[in-house]
Amino acid sequence: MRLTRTLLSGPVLEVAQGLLGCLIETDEVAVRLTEVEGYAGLGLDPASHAHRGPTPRTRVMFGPAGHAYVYFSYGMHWCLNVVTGPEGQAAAVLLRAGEVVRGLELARHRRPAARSDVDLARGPARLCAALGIDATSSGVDLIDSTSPLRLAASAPPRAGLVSSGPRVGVTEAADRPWRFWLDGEPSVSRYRASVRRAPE
DNA sequence: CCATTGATCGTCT
DNA sequence: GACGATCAATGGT
Repeated sequence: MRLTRTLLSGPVLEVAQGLLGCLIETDEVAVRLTEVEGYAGLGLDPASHAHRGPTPRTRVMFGPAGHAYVYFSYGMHWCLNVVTGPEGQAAAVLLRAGEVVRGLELARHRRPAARSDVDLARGPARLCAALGIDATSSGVDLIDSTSPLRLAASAPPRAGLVSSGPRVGVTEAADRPWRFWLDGEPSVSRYRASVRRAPE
């Protein structure tokens, strides 16, 4: 897909699928995206961080498409979204997994726990670790060629190679099949159905 | 392969 | 004060 701001401002589920196969890259490391999840915005998606309206954390989601929304997860990890959809709607696409296609040595150094190269960016926090992403990346314009973190288009995936299913780890709206991945890619994270904690 | 568990802290109620 | 858009280590099948 062509990565113009206009295109990224389109419907979040279309944008999500279009991002498969694209690159997310720094000057040192590039990752080819194999798995993403769509999150609709304000009032549309109880699983979205933005669904109750803007807060200091989610402010960037309410801005223009094409910017990075980075959040801190479970007290330890960073995860990266691309803001999509019309401005003010706060839709976003979580980048869940990919294949490191440049900067393997540095990615391995940043991911010492990875047992093989396909594990380097298999999972949203692993992808961020491989790229060296932290809070300083939040708000970055991903389609500005001078940014330290950028999206780059690539050849669209062959028809029929995209699958979809429920999102990972969410307890609200768990039935919506808004996770998309490229069939047969070893870097796609293993699916885990979300589990709501049992009442006492 | 699968299931379970501990780590660890920002965010929002 | 409870809860995560997670991961790695561990132990069983």
